[in-house]
Amino acid sequence: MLAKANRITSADDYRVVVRKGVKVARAHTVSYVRSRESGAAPRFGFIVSKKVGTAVQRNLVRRRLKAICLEAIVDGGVHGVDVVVRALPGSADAEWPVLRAEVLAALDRQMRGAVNA
RNA sequence: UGGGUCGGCAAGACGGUCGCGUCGUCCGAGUGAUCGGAUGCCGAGGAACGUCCGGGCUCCGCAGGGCAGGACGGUGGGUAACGCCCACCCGGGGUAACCCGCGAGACAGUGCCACAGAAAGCAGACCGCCGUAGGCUCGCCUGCGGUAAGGGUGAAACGGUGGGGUAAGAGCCCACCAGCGGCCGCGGUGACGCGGUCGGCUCGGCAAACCUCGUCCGGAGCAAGGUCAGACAGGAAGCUAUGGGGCGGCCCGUCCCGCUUCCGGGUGGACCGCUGGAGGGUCACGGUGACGUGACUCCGAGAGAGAUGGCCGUCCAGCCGGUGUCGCGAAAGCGCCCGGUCAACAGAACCCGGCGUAUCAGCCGGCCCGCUCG
RNA sequence: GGAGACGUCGCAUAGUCCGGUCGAGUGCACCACCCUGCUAAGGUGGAGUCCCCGUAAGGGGACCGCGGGUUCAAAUCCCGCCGUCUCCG
Repeated sequence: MLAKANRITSADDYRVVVRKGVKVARAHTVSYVRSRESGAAPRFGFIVSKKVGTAVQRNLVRRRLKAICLEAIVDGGVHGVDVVVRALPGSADAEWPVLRAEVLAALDRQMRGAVNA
């Protein structure tokens, strides 16, 4: 799971990342990334709307996304970015490896895109 | 033993490990709010759900009057309250245990009852039946009168059966039965039940149609509401004191005040409310029961973009599979052993009481009916 | 947290207020035929779905989101659910 330092908690931060970040859409998720000063702790936020499903299903999706992001920090060395992952309707039915591959690939591409930009 | 019916229990346990959240303690950074790290305790439900009812709590000055509107509807009780629960009554279903019922009022009024049928609610009469007058081609026809037994329609046709009676018939009369109403007696707190007696013989159904009667209901909701801290800048136009607002459909009453629109500017923090309550458990007593009273005892989520999960091991119970030269048995099967599985519905956001709905695999008990054995 | 609206044949809708004529109408789509050299358009007719019986022709029953109830009778009235959508803060 993610520590509090790696979380986006204010509505303003969400708004900035979603509006000004680089956007990558996949089958079950839409990810936004915005670079901060390099070396800073990466921060993640999640948007899971009620269209995804019931409270239990939304909780499951959110926990899976948090686990994926933790893996990206520990193994992938992601740093210096703010990321918001929006779960689309249908993500509750996605298998764990599918969801994981999708988010990690999107993160990888977003990192390069953000650095190049 | 098969089937049924009613009620209850439970929502795996223990240990390890990796993580998440609140709080406490310690360490570090910072003037400080706070942040980081370590560590310890604790951390979702029986439905937390749907939001269908009822309350607590808070504010609307008081929670006031009337109209409108809404809810409820056998009787008696339980409760803070209820549309909930308990007991009983009545009606209906079932062989039974038991289940179902928005179960007041249809002589206060209005309205509706399709099709069929002569006629659908007030009585009337199509085919008939009977009497009588007339006609006649002597099968019958027409007029007037009396009938409602028979026919057919319908969900429903103004009591049923039998007898007397009659021109034919009819509660016209009689007996029994059904139903309605009055009175009396007995039982019950009561709804009501049982018995007796008398009466006219007898005038459907629908209020989950409008409605009438009785009882109850002021409005909003913890983003209620309050405390502290902090910020700023006003301007223009229009409308009015029989005006506007608190006030929610309206009126009264009452309190407060200039109001509306547009342009521009500021804030968008913290804390309280916030969880110990109509609370749970055990025992005793009262009560048929819902429930109440008393004693003892137990309470350890409280977030604020929102925390409970993953993995491993052992085990309880069940289920599935295997068959072992293990036990019982004639066999089916049961026990023991081995392997596998180990679950459903679903996530607190102010808090309670109900109702409704979802729920894998299970367990326990009462009662009823059938079969079999003793 | 609060407040609504709508579910009818493959699709879109009428009927619901005020029960019976509903064996559920209309349009599109579908099938057959006519018209045309062919197609479109137009015209005529047919046909909803599921279950049961029957070799077949045909016959019977059920279905207006689901389950109950009221009524002689329910798509329509009442109660409880399910689903979809919308609005307010």
